[in-house]
Amino acid sequence: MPELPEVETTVRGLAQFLDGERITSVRLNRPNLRRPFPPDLVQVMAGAQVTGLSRRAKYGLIHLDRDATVIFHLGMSGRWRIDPSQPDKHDHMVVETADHQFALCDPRRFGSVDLVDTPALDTWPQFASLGPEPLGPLLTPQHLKAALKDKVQTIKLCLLDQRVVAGLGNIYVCEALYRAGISPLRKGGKVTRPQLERLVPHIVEVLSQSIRDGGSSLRDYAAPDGELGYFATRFAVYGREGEPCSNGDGGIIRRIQQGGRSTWYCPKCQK
DNA sequence: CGTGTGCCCTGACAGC
DNA sequence: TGCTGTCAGGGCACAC
Repeated sequence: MPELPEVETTVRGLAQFLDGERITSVRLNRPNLRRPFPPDLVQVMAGAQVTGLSRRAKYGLIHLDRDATVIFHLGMSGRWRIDPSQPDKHDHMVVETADHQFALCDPRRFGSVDLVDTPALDTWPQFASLGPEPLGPLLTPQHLKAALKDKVQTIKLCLLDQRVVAGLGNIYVCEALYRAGISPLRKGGKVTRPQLERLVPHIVEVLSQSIRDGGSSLRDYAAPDGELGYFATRFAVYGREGEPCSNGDGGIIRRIQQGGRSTWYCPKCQK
């Protein structure tokens, strides 16, 4: 379930074993994921030294010497498997260092791998249009007020739009709106100033908590077959159709469709 | 431009 | 033990 916290957790887990190491080999088991693999990917990666790892929105970045950065996206089902004891038929790219093996496994193949000149990262098209990082200083009520101005789309869909905020996905939009008491059906432009003042810290909090929970499973990475991954958070509304609202207000969690995807919310306390 | 729809792909699970 | 239908963390192309 790769949204921002999962990608952040993945990057931190990879960094433990990959940062500073030299890549000894790269194997591609298929020509493409969502997009074709870059033609020079193997040539650039093999023999390169990893100089650092980072994250932007839901993208993970592996910085190499020679001014190149490998950018991976996990799509819906992607994950990195570290030192797997068995190959998986959906391991599409396998990277090796002297001491470890890293397999990018993605059954649904909605993910991607790109190679970008490090100095040109900011102008990479997929990055150029992204909104602010939700855990950075630029996500403010003022920013949201301006970004949502005159929007007739619902706030749910506005927050999924990576140009408004970068890194939120279906789970955390549902959870943040619930915590902030904002109806997912409200038009973006109609979200009030006090609601936006509440929303920003709730976005920060729910993402931060999830990263913390993910971090607690980092010890698993060292285990054989350790899989980067998916922390066990209990969601307040996501996937809880029909259950009572945990605010104790007597509301029943409802599921609706918005933009072809499910939204869960409490009609009683989200206004 | 903004907005809405459908599709990319495999696997898990429920119901028969 | 199958089948069939539904749904799933995302993003993009395309139609208005």
